[in-house]
Amino acid sequence: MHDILKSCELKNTKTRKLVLELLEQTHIPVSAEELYDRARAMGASLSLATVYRTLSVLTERGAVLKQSNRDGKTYYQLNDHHHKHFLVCTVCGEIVQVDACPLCKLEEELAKSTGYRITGHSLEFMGTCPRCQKEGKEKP
Amino acid sequence: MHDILKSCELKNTKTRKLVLELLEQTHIPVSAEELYDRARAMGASLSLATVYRTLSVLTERGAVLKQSNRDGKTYYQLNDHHHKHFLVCTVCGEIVQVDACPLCKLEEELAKSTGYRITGHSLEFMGTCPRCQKEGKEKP
DNA sequence: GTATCTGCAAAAGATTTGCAGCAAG
DNA sequence: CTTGCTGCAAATCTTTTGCAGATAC
Repeated sequence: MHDILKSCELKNTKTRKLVLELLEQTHIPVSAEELYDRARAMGASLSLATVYRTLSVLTERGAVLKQSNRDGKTYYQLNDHHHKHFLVCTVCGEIVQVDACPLCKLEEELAKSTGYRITGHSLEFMGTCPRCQKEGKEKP
Repeated sequence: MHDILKSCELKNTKTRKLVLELLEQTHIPVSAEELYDRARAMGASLSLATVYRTLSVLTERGAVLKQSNRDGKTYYQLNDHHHKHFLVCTVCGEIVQVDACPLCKLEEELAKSTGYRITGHSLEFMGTCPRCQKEGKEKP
């Protein structure tokens, strides 16, 4: 995580190291506020604004990916190569992990055809979970 | 679009028909405010709150997909089977369309393994467009 | 006629920003 | 030292909500 900051040309501060550490520990995308709360719970002293600023610059530099298709919040995850995708119930919000990412090949092709340097992607499936289907909250 | 409302068990009002019409016309995802502005430009009388409410219920019922990985806004598109995905420059915001969606097969598998009824997915690629690469605004 | 829908204005959230002080290289 | 980073509080911006009147069926 030291190296991530270096490769992003960012100064190596306590807050940033902590944010990166927390991002490494988590296995699903987290919101800025969740990161802030966890950092606080560990006794760290930092402000929510800084968490946002840190996530923002890391996203710009490609070290972090963001997603916000669920509720109103934005969720962040490290842009490593073990990233995961999710299937979200649009009724109750339950989340299931998807263990496949068929996109790496497509990314290469895209890079060739568009000239973009592709830094990541965001993929999320929407649906209705079995329980919500039973409870008939959805309109098929 | 008449039929969409019917199949969603929604009343067939002017505003909803207009929102669906505008969604059908556009070829890229649009924000609630863009829809509102376009409707207003056409002389329609409606409120932004209603646009949000309409999009919200259509999303719940699976007729519309939403995405919000770009700026702070949420973008909506019809959940038809000709849907498109996009490649977004994280520096300047330029958008390119991706003419492939390798996900339909994966969706079927997911539905089987999770029991979810899958209503859609949201996929977006992030990268740096050729111009921004040249201008060196990115930190590789 | 009744349940649903809409407009308006106000509220609620999430995220951003200005500025003054602090810290890393 | 100098540039970049942070905290705080205020501002901004998008989205949601309560309520009273209007509309679809």
